[in-house]
Amino acid sequence: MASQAPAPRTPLSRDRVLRAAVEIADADGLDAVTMRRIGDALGAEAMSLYYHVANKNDLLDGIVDVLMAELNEAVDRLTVVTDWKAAMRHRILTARAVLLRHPWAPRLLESRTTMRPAVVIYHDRLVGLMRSGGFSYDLAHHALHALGSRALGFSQELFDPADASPNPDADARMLADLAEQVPNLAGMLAEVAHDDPDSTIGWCDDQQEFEFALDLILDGLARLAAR
Amino acid sequence: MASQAPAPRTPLSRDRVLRAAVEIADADGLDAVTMRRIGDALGAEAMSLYYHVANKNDLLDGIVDVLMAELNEAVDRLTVVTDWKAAMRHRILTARAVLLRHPWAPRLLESRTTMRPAVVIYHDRLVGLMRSGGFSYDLAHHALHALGSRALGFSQELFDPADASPNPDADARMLADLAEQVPNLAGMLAEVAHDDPDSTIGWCDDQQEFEFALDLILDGLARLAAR
DNA sequence: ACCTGAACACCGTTCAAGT
DNA sequence: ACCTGAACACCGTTCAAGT
Repeated sequence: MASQAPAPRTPLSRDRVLRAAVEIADADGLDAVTMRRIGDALGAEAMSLYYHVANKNDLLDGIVDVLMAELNEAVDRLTVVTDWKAAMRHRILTARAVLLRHPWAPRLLESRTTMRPAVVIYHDRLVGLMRSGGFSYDLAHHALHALGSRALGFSQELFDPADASPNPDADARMLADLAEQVPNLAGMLAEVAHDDPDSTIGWCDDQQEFEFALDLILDGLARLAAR
Repeated sequence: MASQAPAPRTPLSRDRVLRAAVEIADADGLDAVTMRRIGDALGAEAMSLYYHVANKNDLLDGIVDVLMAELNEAVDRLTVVTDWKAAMRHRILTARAVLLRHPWAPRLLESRTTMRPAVVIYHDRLVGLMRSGGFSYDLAHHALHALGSRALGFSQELFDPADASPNPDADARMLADLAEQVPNLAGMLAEVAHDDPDSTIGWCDDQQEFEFALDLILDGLARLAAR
């Protein structure tokens, strides 16, 4: 029990700032990442961060860099597969696994409009796989757009009637009230809820849906590439 | 030149508040939509808004409602087509045309997790079209997930090397610096930039890319539905 | 070179008070 | 019933000042 003061002996650095920010995001979400909170976590004042980070925007870009470093490291560890389609699938599902550890990542990636080198590099490898599969540059270009955020392993669900809601009860009630106005959805939900007992998260298994959509797109691309 | 004071004779209402908010978003983007700014636009104090709107969250939900009303009105005006695929395509591209008038809409729709009735209704009609095309409820469900935000007419481009960037020069420079690290992308960009002279926005015509991806998915679904 | 304290402009939001 | 003024907690950010 020596008098171990919590003095921040170790000096600040851009790296320490970014890692603290990621930890806060993992723990309490993206909105909890404020300059003052990061300062607290590092035993420093919020204003001190500005010596290592230009501003909040630069901080967020830095968080993307940390995230993408982890992601690129994971996908680069994958063993090489000769089949381009299997390789892309594996790569993208691995990226998804990384993102699932950082639930804030999709929102952050979507909000950033600046191109970070690590994001560019990730996509370069995908293009490389497609080229090895005989894709023209033009088709590979179309493919990147068609995949969109799915290339990185996530898809924003605008209409995920069950999972995405913070208040499923209210949603279910609203849907019941709307039932006669939305006969098709009402019918669909009744049956899908019934027919999908092995789904892990209610009647909407995200992982399953993600893979369905991914395979739909990859199969479509394969058909085009074969022409 | 009578003394026409700018007195806000017309009382406030939820509807007036929401319409003012949409106008501000159209003019200056979503971040410009603050309680104080809306108050200004209506000749009232920011605090007065709280009588017609529960809080900022409720305000944003209301903006979604206004937007979706405009969108649903546009798609409901469409003439009926018997072919489910053509009908869905037409509907979705019409929705996209509405969203293009409100560039802030994708960001807002993505950020909302609560289900708004108008969004539910929009998707119900899509399910109806698929059912008319012989889709099982299960396939229609998969289809909604596969379309994701594309069902509403937009796709978030995480990696849109040209258009999405507020600073294309910086991006191009970064890409040049990265060139040897990203040989596949460098090659792709060189060729795509060359091969696509009729593209309206640089070498990445969003509309073209959107339609490519949409057709890829719809064709894939048609193939599955035919089995 | 690195960090801090005080201060500023801007948020959303409350609450008691006005008409 | 509808609107306002003053105030609060919280942002990002500046700048002169400390070591």
